[in-house]
Amino acid sequence: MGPNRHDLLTIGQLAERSGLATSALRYYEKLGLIHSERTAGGQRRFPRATLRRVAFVRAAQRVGLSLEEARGALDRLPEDRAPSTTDWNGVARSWQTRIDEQIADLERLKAKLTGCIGCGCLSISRCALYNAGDRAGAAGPGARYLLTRDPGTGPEPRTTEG
Amino acid sequence: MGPNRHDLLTIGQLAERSGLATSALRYYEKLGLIHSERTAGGQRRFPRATLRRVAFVRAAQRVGLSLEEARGALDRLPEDRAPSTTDWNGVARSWQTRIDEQIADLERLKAKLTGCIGCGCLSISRCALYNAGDRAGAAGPGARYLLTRDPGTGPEPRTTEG
DNA sequence: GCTTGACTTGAAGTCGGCTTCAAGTTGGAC
DNA sequence: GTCCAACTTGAAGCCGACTTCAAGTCAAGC
Repeated sequence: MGPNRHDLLTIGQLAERSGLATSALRYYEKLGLIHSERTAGGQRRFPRATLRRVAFVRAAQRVGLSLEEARGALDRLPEDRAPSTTDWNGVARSWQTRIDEQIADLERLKAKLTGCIGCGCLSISRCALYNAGDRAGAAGPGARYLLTRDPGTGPEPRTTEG
Repeated sequence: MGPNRHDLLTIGQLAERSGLATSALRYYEKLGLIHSERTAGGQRRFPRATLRRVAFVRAAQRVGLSLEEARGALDRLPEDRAPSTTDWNGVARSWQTRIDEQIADLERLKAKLTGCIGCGCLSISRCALYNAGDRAGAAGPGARYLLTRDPGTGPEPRTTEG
């Protein structure tokens, strides 16, 4: 009961079913997010379970993880079968925490904006946008951490102003 | 009552007060987000109001705008005085809409994850993460649109899968 | 057995938002 | 008048997540 021909997808089929470009899938494989067997001629054949892994990665990205972090999370799930409730529980919970933090961050920003409408704001030294906003979200060196991240998370962005 | 020496900041002072690196401020100026006068020797001197503009830009980024979009929004506010409530109202409202959309998107993702815990999920063809997740948020070509954007917003990311 | 579309590779390009570098200039304190 | 930190410039580099390209190979339908 090993995988037979029906369980194997070409990269094109995987692309179509996952909604990703073949180039992206090749990139994912290079990063070790997914794995393939090869035909005699050297073409990739992906086990069906790869679809699950890809979906997982896309979800991880939506939660704000990098592909590198996604790989870490994937390593905690079984490679070839659907994850058990237990497998999944830990991951999903940590993701929910992240989501909650992101939501909280946005709520805070929203509240600040509301305050600013009330006060005819953006007056220096009084506006919440000036004084607190950056502390909460803009500590990083660029948009690559999305500015929606909470402070102190992830590979510490080197603060370069000196 | 033109600006006297006390109203002008060097780029270093602006950097310190805004929390941005001088290189970032130079970059912002190049993009037309902020403007400076020059000394006889060619050094930049920023009007104090620049602090407001910078704060505005940082807030815009947190709302998910690119610097280019931020420039557009800035153009709708007065350059040298604090914006009036009316000035500010329109901008803040559209931002709140954006924030609300982002929050809604996250809530949806969270609900999906919760569902997945219940169903011992990630089983192909039944899991919400597979079937709906990407439609809602992963239509873009990369993380540069944060994957938290709602579909159909912003400079349309060319869909390249042929 | 031929055709043709799907596949292969590595290298280079893209995007946004900066940072870093090198080499030179300014300006304010002493 | 001298010193040196703070400034100037353009070009190049970096990050993550891919895409694009060129030139060649595979596999499956006729």
